[in-house]
Amino acid sequence: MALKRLTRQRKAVLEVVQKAQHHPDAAWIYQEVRKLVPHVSLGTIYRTLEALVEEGYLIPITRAGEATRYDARLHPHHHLVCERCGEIVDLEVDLPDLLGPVQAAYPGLQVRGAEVVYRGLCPACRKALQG
Amino acid sequence: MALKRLTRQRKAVLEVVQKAQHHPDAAWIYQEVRKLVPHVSLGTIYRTLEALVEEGYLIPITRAGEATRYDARLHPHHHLVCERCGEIVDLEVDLPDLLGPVQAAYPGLQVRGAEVVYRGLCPACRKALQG
DNA sequence: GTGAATGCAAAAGCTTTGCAACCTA
DNA sequence: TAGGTTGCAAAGCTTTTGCATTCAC
Repeated sequence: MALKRLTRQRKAVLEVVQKAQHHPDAAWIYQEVRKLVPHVSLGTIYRTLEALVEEGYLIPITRAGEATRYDARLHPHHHLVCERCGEIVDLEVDLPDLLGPVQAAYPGLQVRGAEVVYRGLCPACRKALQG
Repeated sequence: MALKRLTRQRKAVLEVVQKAQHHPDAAWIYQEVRKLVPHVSLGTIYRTLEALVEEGYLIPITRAGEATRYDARLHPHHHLVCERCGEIVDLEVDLPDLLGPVQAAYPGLQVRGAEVVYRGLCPACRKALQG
């Protein structure tokens, strides 16, 4: 579904996700959007999120057994998933070229982008474990 | 849940996933395991997969709106998700150090590993689109 | 024998969808 | 006005869970 009309609901969804200080899921976004558009439905939230992802405004982040979370990316960046608490930390770091080696090794496929998912411990959990 | 006893069901699940030529989801694994252990339940499949992931035998691969797929890794490798058909292609490629730059830029967190998820086109879809 | 693991079925999410009413361009 | 969009509710799927029974060690 493309995004052909800019309705109150859609403005609100994008605004809410962009202002979020974390990576919210649909349920959280729904609660927040309801403060702006009281009668919005969860179905609309999902439909809007799908459209926003399709248009490139949001990146979906999925983890097994958890609801999809959304990231309103401003700059390209990577993520660290904390193995202890599940927190997702944004990492803005310059990495060496990831696409070149793959293009060279697999001429048959076309690579358009790459995201790195790091596993590790977020600052809080690292401290907690070091005691 | 740890894996304390090696039952017929668990042997079968591991065997099925390791022999799979693709990255199967729980439903497919269930069908296959039933050929070996006819009365196995889907609950057992999920519980076993969870244990096998926890033990490091399998890697879960998740995508928004799709069932989790499992990868019986033999060597560390990365994945390409085809933007057209959703196929997941294994990529065994040597990449430059990914952990170093992050450790340097974010001393507060601990990085234990990284997986790269590439977006692009699998060979079949690339051909299809090129005509 | 003992406690982990299973089967079954019910339940619990998360997400999608059908349809009439509504609203944006 | 046209058709994209919404709200509502129901349905669809994947995954989890409770409990009595079974089985591996």
